[in-house]
Amino acid sequence: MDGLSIGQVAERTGLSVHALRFYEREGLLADAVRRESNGRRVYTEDDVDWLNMCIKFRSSGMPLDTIRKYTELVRKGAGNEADRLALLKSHQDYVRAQIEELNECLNVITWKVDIYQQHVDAGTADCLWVAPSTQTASEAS
Amino acid sequence: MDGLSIGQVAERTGLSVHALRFYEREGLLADAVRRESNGRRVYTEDDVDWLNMCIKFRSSGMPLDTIRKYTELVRKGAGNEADRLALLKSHQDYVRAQIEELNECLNVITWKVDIYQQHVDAGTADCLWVAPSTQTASEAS
DNA sequence: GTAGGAGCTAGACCGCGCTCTAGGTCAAGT
DNA sequence: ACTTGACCTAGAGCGCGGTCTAGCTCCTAC
Repeated sequence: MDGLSIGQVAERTGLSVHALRFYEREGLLADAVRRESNGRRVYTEDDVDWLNMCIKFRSSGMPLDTIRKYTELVRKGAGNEADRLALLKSHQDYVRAQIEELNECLNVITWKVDIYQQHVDAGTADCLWVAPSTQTASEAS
Repeated sequence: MDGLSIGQVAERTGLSVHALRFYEREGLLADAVRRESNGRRVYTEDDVDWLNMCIKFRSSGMPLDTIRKYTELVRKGAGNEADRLALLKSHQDYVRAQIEELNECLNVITWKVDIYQQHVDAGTADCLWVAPSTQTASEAS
């Protein structure tokens, strides 16, 4: 019962089987994947946990290259925890910066949405405010 | 004094001159850029405002293709404000979703950082918790 | 008059992160 | 026997968002 096929792992993680093989080739797996006698991959639950971690890294913008570096540290075993910590902290900062940036963008977008909403609601959509020269602050089209 | 060269716009927006020409080719500029008699581009402050808006769109993950669609709506002039509003709202949702996702990632990363921090602080970095089989919840390396 | 620097166009190229293809093995079902 | 389907490897291809090159025209300063 223990031991998952690549298809099962794909289903569980949301990664494609292609992506799973690709990640393995790229050295993103902490433990070498076991194989059945016929060469098929056998994944453990730990592999799935690790992949889910990688997915969190990826979807927060960590490049594959950095994930690989982290993976290598882990593979080397105990003794480099400070390095891992540094890498993680640096990514943490990066994610925070991203969130901040996105919030700024969201403010601008929301400001624009509100303006459009007002005009659409008021049925004044066809007024002159669209033309740059008549605007007060900026090209707000 | 009014009228900016491509280099000045690059400096002001942070985009490269290459990127500015590329954006223009891709149809991301609301107004056609004026040219001097010798063919050089002359940008207005409104162009810069528009570009800064595009930059906000881009850095919040809007694809160039969508920016182009928005630009086309604006170029068509008054009458399609509801369409523009829909596009903006949809992007607004997308940005909110991104922020949420990043916050989730940040939680996971922070959890990991804290664990490492504790162990590094305690000087117990070399203990067994690194090995998957000894862990309680997941492969937390 | 000539060297530098900024600009122009058209189009090739690049890095990233997958994704897909070709050509094959293997095991189970009918 | 044969089809189906999941898996394998090696390697090509792709979409996106730029970036860079080649070869040119200007203008300015020396």
